[in-house]
Amino acid sequence: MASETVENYLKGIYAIEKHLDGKGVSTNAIAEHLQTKASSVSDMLKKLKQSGLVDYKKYHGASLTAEGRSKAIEIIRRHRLWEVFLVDKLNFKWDEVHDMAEQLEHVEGKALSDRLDAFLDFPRFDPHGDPIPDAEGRIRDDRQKQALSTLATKDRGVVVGVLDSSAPFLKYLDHLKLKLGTSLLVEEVIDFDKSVKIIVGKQSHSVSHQFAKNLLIQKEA
Amino acid sequence: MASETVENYLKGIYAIEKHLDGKGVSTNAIAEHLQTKASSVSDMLKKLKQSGLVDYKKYHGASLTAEGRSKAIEIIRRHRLWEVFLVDKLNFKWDEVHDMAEQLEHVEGKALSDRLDAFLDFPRFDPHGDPIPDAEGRIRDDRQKQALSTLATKDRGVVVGVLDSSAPFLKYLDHLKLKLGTSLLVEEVIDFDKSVKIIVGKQSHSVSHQFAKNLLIQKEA
DNA sequence: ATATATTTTTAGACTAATCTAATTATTAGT
DNA sequence: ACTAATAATTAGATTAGTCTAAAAATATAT
Repeated sequence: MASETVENYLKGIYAIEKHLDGKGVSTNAIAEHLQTKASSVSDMLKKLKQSGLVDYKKYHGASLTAEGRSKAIEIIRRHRLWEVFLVDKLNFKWDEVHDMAEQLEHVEGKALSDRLDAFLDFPRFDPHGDPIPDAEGRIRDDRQKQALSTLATKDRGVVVGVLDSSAPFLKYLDHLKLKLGTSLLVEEVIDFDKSVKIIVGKQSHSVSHQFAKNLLIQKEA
Repeated sequence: MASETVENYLKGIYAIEKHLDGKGVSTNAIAEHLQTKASSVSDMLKKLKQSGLVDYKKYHGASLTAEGRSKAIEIIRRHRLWEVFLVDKLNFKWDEVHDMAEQLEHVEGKALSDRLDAFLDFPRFDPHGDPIPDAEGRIRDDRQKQALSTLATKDRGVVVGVLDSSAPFLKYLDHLKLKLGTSLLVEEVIDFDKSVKIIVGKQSHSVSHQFAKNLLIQKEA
């Protein structure tokens, strides 16, 4: 009976943990991620510890327990499956699905996500290129992905994901005719501001370093 | 921004209103329907009136305003569409979908229900035979349905709906090989206890009056 | 190592929705 | 019309989650 709020905390802590290695997630980081106040987070961490979902020592941050992590992964699984459904079956665009998936992910029922998974033919990635955990919570993602900003002049690669899935960024990608699977060539990396000239199809575009940091590429040999 | 709770109140009041004609729905009736206490209902009715969703005079019951009714119908639309999805696409059985639909119905987004509707090919009835309101909230159900309990000996008809969609009742129907569209013949109505002998396919069954009151039939000429 | 800055926690209040118990209105029976 | 029964409302408490402001702990800088 995890409440929606609890689920959002678990998901948030999981997301922050991924970027850190090992150590506890700070109260402030959680507060910022969830757009709430540190005091609320402190309160909630006490409860989550009580429920055995996080390890938590006052003033020393929190980390998910095995149970907490498993719940977080199930929510991420649901979120990404629903996104696939919304895009592939209901024909929404990839910049339109986040808010709906954010609600759908809280609908309970293990059978529901498993059957949805089967109905969608066990997709491995969601519309933004993020890997979808399988029914046992395993996340298998063996792609060698790296930010466009880490490529060098003349490197060639394929778009495999984004680090920013906000609507503005995704719409800009659409504008540049960039989607998952699109090939591109790095024509030039400008030393001055680290902006990148890329060639997509027959078009050449100059994109900012900020942009390049958020686009994930699988480099071609 | 109607909360889930508010949506459930509107749906509940709508359901009760249908059985009554015209007059206000009583506090107690709502409390019973929503499995809550009359005092909670009193509180909530004040708020719903405040929001313009119900007309309400203390001690004299409540009724939906046009806006409240429209919201209620949208929720019923979502509920029934999701039920179709769960049964037709995810292969759940008709006795398994209620709780999931109960959660899914609260997911917001007019585009969501409309696209789901299209994806399902604009179904007119849900898996229990209840009509699905269209995108404009119109409920078109021109079937001449009546409870099995109102049929007479030798009457013939087709199952078109249920008044009780609880899992036990639906499972019993499965057991009797009765589903939407199944033809049956009333072999005999027992005067003593109003139980009904029906013939389904080659099988003859005796069902209680209680049962017969909950099965909706379209009589054949 | 100590003062300062930062982070985190606590204390106390607020909101939405609920409950129980007590009170007040309405309805029904004679 | 008056009393008894029923139904509905209010009063006051409770819970989950949040907030602000104040206090306490930890981290940083010289």
